Amino acid sequence: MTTAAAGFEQRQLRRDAAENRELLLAAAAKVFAEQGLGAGVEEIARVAGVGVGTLYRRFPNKDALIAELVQDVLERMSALASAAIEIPDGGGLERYLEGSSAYQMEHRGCLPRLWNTSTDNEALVQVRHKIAALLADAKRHGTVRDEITATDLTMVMWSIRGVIETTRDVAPEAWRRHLAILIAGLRPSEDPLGHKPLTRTQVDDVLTKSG
Amino acid sequence: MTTAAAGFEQRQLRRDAAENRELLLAAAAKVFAEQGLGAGVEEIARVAGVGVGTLYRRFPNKDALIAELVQDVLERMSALASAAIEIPDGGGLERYLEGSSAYQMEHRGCLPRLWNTSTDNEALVQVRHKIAALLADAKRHGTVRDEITATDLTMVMWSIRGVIETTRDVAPEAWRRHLAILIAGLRPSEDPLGHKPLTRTQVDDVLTKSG
DNA sequence: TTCGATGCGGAGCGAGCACTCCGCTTAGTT
DNA sequence: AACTAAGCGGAGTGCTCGCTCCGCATCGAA
Repeated sequence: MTTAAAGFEQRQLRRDAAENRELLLAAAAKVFAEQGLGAGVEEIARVAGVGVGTLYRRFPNKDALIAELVQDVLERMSALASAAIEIPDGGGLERYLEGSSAYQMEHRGCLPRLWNTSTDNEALVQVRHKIAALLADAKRHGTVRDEITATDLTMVMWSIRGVIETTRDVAPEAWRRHLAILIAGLRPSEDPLGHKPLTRTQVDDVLTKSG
Repeated sequence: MTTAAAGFEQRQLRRDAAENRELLLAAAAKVFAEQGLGAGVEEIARVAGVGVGTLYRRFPNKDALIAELVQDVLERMSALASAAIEIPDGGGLERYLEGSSAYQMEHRGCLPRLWNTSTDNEALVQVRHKIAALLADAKRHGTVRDEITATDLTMVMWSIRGVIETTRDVAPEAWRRHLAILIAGLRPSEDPLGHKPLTRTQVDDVLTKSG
């Protein structure tokens, strides 16, 4: 773990303590996926079968526990992007967007705030490179117009998040149609978008401010 | 007032009390617009220049105060839609989407939950009729593809909300580019969306469950 | 002017949250 | 087996927030 929480547990843990730590991480992933990041620490400890005291002996606070889970999500996204790159004819980007949306659907509200990592995070840089490659590939095949930038894709994910979080309980598949509309909007077209894209810096500001 | 809070204040109020009631509504609109619906009741009372006790003598609870503001928002949207209908060549729908997005940008997080009204609200029905007319007009002029439904437009608004709430502090104009992408996605195209639209009932369920 | 109904402020209550503290338990070394 | 550093549970703390209560102030009809 090279995340913010690193260094908090430098020394060797006793076997039972190390086991509880893993139980807590697994419980947190499960509870957050089901209830969102608003879930209480008490619930996480209960699911892990330990007391809250144990949770706070292993993690300095709730945010650190969340931060530790970021790495998993980023690696999942990275794998998703890698798989998408294999797809021929510029269809990889769509596959990636669909895959990450589906993941977000299953993991209630986690993705959003979980991106809230230091910008120099290694896995995050990897994901960004892969997405840039997917975008370039899509442009090369003419499935996405030239003026679309990587920051536009970030905005697309924010937008899908809005739909997913709103409709998840009532219409769990609704986001698919919305994604189809978005993808159609990315396609080559004679009339330009007419507004400047976000800069990379602006995206980073959003991510570091609140995810 | 035909909202949920109606009937709470049936008898005639003393002059000072009626005045404070208006002050509270104005203060709530201001504070919610600036800080979102999470703003505390104490803050609203402070801005209105009264105590929290006064707030709770005029409104049964915070939600009722919010509900009372819905009417204003709906009427604003209704006016927006009416003005948009005047626009020629099927451009009215785009104008409406832009206008309601701009309104949402200025009124932090209010629109979303404020829609959470009883489905038979008169003003809401009006707005829906007008949006249906705008959509039909756009289709007639070929600026929007036939398979788009009114529920798709609701989903578009949810999606824009996601972008607005995420980017408002860092890039207040970002939503415009996203809207441009969405509008491009609504345009006629040879390949269909490939997923069913939401039903009206599903939209209502979402609105009544949490907005 | 009088006077009761109405309205007022803001301290205080309870619920829910993240987080801490401490007396008891246990791992694992000697 | 004995011993101690490490770990443990969960009651308790402090904070925020929506909401209530009550002694005092004010309106406005008579």
